[in-house]
Amino acid sequence: MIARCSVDYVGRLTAHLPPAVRLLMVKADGSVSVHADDRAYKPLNWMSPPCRIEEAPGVWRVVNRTGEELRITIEEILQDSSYDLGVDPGLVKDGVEAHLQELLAASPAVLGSGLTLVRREYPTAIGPVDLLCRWADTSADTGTVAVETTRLVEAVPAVGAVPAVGGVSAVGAAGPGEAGRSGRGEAPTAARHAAVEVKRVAGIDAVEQLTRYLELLGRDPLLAPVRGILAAQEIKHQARVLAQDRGIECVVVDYEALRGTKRDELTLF
Amino acid sequence: MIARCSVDYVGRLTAHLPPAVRLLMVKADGSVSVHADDRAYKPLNWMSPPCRIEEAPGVWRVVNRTGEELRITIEEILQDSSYDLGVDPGLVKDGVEAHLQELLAASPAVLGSGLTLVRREYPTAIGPVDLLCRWADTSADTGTVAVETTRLVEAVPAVGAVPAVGGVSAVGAAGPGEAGRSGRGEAPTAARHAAVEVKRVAGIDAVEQLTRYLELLGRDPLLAPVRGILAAQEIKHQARVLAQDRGIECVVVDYEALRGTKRDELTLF
DNA sequence: ATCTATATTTCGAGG
DNA sequence: CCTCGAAGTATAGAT
Repeated sequence: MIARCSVDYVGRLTAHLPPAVRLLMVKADGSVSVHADDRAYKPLNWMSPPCRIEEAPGVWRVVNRTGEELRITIEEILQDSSYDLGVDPGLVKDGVEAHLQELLAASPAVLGSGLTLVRREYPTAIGPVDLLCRWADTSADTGTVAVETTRLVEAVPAVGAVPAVGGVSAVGAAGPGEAGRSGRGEAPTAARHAAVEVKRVAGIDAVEQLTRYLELLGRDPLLAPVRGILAAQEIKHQARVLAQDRGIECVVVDYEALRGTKRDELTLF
Repeated sequence: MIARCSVDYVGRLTAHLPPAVRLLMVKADGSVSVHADDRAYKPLNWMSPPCRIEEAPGVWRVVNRTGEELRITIEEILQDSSYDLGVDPGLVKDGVEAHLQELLAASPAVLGSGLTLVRREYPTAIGPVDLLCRWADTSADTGTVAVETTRLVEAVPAVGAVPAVGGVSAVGAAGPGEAGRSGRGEAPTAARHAAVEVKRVAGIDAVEQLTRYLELLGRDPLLAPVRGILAAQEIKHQARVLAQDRGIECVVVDYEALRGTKRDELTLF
């Protein structure tokens, strides 16, 4: 329906739309959205299902269970039509995080030489880790395909904008920094693991997420030492800084190239 | 337009919609969205502006500057109408985080007795802190209005679902736990501050965010000791647990009541 | 029902 | 232009 209307929303916040001509869309599930003549994605205002429409002459009250209300006052109807679309077969996607995780699970050595998959979605008390890998003590690092790796070679923090944030073991007693370091110099441990967080775009939140997992896994004697690896198609600068500061490795993955590389060249020595 | 169509999107990912009847919305800015008969908010597929439509018989190609493409193959047109809505006067909002921050800045004592505002959006190397406050050493805690406060009275961690995550000073050497404690017992320090994170709904991410600020501010001798206060209209349980474990205070704020309370009763002694 | 993580997030502000 | 954080985020999946 095209109509001149004003809209009031009272719920999680209060919002008001002064009178103007807008498109009103009422769907089969009772949901309502109000659209202006720009922006493809976001409605000006809306009520998500499940909700109920109480239709009075000139006023629509759309309410949901939690007491939120969308009130549409219709001043003038300019167009009105309806059609039953039926159910939609739905969208088929390719290239999201799940797919990236799948590809990396098939070629874990891309993330670091000697890495082998233990399992995807490794369960922990605070949620599943995207990938848990085991690693051999390969001192020499071979080159990688379609991947640019950043490793914490020096122990120097070098936290540009954030001086000394993690300098005093701010990450945690048995945290990833410690775990990462313990792999070198001391007597080799039987278990060596790596927790991998996969993201399309990695922000600071991804580093925090991985840090929480590492705090937990690093204390498990059956797993320790546990390296942290952040693998993403894009890693934000702030995320990279924080990750390096915490001894977490960053790997930028080229999705297209990885998809081309079904087999892992690194294992074909 | 209501039409039987199939849709292909190639861009940040690849997606396909098999043939079905859907609503196609073309807006004045050239943006296009494809809707099914459910969900008020999200289109099945779309192309955001700025973009261009190349219309051929039976096929719409919608492309943008970055090379993303939405291809709509129209098999049958069932309804077609258009209307020029003109520009929309726009939405007026009330009750978002900025508003809450404003109100709390005006009445900081609501967050804890003796608190006074130093400044809003206090700048740090890792971003601005919502509110920075100074606090007097008021041992007696007066009741607050429209607020339910949870304080770390006992030093016991008691981290329900996440055993011992923060138990071994996982928060950081000079972190908030330490800072919070140093205000009691020892010789009083000249500077006493509180970093306040304001959220409408506070999740674990809010606690992490505040923790990062506290790691930084707690090491500043001009500010320390720095308490951490999480102020929100709603605090998720997990966030509350993590906050308490890290010595961060939680304050639930009633927006409506706070808006009514322009003046802060606590300062009227 | 609640919570967590993702999103072609979108959107806006600030550097 | 990019980066970062908020959103009535919405939405899907898991506990």
